[in-house]
Amino acid sequence: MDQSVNESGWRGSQEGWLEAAYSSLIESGVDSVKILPLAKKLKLSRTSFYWFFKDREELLSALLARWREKNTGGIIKQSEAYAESLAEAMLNVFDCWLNKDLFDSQFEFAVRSWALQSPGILNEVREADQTRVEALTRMFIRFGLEAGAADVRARTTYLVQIGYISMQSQEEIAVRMRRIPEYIAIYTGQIPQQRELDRFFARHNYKPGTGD
Amino acid sequence: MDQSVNESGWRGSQEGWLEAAYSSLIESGVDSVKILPLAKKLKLSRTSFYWFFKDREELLSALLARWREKNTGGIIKQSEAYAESLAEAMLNVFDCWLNKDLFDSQFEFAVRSWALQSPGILNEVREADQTRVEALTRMFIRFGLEAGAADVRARTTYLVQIGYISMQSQEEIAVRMRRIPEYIAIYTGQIPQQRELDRFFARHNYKPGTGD
DNA sequence: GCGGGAATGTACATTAGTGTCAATGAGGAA
DNA sequence: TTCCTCATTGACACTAATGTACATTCCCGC
Repeated sequence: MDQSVNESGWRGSQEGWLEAAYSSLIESGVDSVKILPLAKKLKLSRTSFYWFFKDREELLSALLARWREKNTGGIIKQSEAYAESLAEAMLNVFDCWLNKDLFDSQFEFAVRSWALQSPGILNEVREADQTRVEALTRMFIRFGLEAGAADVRARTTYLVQIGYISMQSQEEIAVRMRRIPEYIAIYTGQIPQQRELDRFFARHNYKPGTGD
Repeated sequence: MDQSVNESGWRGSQEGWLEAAYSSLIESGVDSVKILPLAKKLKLSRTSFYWFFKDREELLSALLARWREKNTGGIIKQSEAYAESLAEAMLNVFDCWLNKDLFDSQFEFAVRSWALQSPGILNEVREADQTRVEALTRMFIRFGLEAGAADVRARTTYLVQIGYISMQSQEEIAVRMRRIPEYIAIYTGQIPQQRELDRFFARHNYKPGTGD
């Protein structure tokens, strides 16, 4: 439970500072990622930070690298996953929105907010957006959609999720799950088959009707 | 052109500081809304700020009040506007995304980012979201959708826009306009009629084919 | 048991911001 | 002209942050 001591017995480490920076970022935005407060949280002397990082800039770069590596991969992976129908493919993508290992929404929102005050970050975000939308577009094309329609549908799918993130909504899983068939219908124009939904619910440990 | 002198001959005023705070907010986020930098921009002594506002907090409240009053009204107004079909009603709502008088996207994004670091702001944002989605849901119901479907479609419509805002995308008007019929089809399940589109394009001074 | 690098801490200099106060200035009304 | 109010200012005291220099401690391999 005590984050200030890790398995090696060190109180601090590159990872420790980075982890603390990460929590601070997702909880309160970039401007809260400051060395003094982090030091307090870690119960470390502020200056020991400089052993691991040249300066605050370097910490922020590390944070951004973490985001860059983590959040785009999930979408690409899921958009390319095996599926027998477009509805099933879409459900694969939906895994991202429910599984923190595939996509970290809070991290995503924090980085996007950060972009507001830094042109460099804004560029990174735009690049990520493009890469992700392209991956989704390829998915629609794979299932026979014409390029224009695929593009708009890819955008819709992606934008809804980005919008959802920006709403910082905290809906219960049950509510979100109940809406899923409807969303699939809107995005794909197809009604998902029951067995496809069942497979999806199962892998997210959701049992319809139990409210869990 | 010189923002530091207004019609009354004053160099500063409540409005002047608020306006400066607004630009700073939308350009670089709340944390950039600081008295010292604003004073520099206005070419005023920092301390003269305190004649108009008790402190920085009061300035931020004023900023939030401005957002609260401006941005929710447009959506409600447009969602209630006269329309003969769902597609036409949807196009009315789309006016918001193209007309800064009805909805200020940059302001919206800045406030949402602000919410990350302030629970009070987060509450305000959530309330606004709910109000807006409810207005859109009523619109879908007005055109005969069943409550559940209306809710999901209202959310989709709204979320796409919030997502769009969060992408801080700067697509050309022509590109956005070209995608509109497709979006309408996705949201409403209806193909908009040509005369409906023509009316929409006309009121946004868009001439299809000219790229303008 | 000891030498050296990993890790931490103390002290200092600097910067950017906050808010208070008391002293003005400038312009219109009486 | 004089006065009053609106508006502005510089000087002051304070806080939170940054980064640097240097001394110290801890632990591991030899």
